[in-house]
Amino acid sequence: MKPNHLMVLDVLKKNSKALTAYDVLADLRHLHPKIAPTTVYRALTALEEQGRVHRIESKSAYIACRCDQHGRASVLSVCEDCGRVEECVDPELLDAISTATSKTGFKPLRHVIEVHGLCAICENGAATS
Amino acid sequence: MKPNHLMVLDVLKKNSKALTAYDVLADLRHLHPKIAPTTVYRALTALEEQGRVHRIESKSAYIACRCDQHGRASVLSVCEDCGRVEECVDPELLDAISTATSKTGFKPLRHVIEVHGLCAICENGAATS
DNA sequence: CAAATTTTGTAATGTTATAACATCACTGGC
DNA sequence: GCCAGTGATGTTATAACATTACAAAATTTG
Repeated sequence: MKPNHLMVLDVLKKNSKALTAYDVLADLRHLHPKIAPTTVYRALTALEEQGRVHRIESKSAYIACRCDQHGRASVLSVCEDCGRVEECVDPELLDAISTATSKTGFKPLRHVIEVHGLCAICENGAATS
Repeated sequence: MKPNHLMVLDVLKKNSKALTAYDVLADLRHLHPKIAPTTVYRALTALEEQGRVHRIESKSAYIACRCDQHGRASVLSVCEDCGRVEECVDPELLDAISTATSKTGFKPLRHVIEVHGLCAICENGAATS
C-alpha cells in the first residue's frame, strides 16, 4: 500500500469514531506539516474503493472498515451521542432493499444504509444519569 | 405555511431531480434577487422536520416528498444517470434494519437508506444506445 | 401601548471537496 | 545512460455546501 494511503488508514484505525477528512488532515499534520487536503481525499477515495474505509454520508466522515468483509456494503449504526460507528453486514437485508427498489425497474448498484441512534453504552448512561 | 418555506417547496416540486440548496437559491433569485443561503437552509430544515422534503445525504441535495406519507422514513432510489429520485415506503424493511442494528444494544432513531443505480428509463436507454 | 419573544434578513465565516496544473518517479525503448 | 511516456503526488487556488452571529422587523402578550 502507498505510504500516504497507509498513513490515512492508520489515523482512521486509531479511532472508533468517524473522522472528517479535515480531522485526518489535522492529525497527519503533526508529523507532516505540509500535507494538503487533496492528498487526504485521494487516499480516502482509494481506500474506499478497496473497501478498507467507509464513508458515512450523513456525517461527511470516514471510518476504517472493521468487518473484514471488504467489498460488501454494510449497515452502519452511528451513535449520535458518542459518535462511535458499528458495522453490520447482512446480505439478506441488502437483497430485501434491492428487491424493494427494483419494483419500478430501478437497477440498484450501491447501497447507503446508515442508522442514527444511541449505542448500548450511551443509551444506558443516559438512562441512569 | 410561511411564504419562504412555500417558495422553497415549490421549487423542489417543479423538479423530479434532487436539487442542492444552492440550486434552489439560484432559482429563487430570479424572482427575489436578494434572498440569502440562510433563508433557504432555514426553510429546508423546517420542511424536512415536517416530512415534506427529504435530504439525499449522499448527494447533499433535496427533493420534495411525493409519497404523502410524511413522517415515515423512505427508501430513496437515486438514478446516477439522470438524477431522478424515487421514494418507496416500506415499514417492514425499516423494521428489519432496526432489528439488525439492535442486536448489539443499539437503539435506532433515524434511518438513512439511499440506493444508487439506474432508473428504468436510463437503464433501457443505455442498453439500446 | 410597551416589553418580551420569535422570526427574518444580512454579512461574514466555517467546512467539505475538487480543479487545474506543475513536478517527480518509474518504465521501457533506443 | 538518456530521455520520452505514463501515472502518482504535490501545490495552489477555488468551488460547493452550510452555519454563526447579530441586527431589524414582526408577532405575541401583559
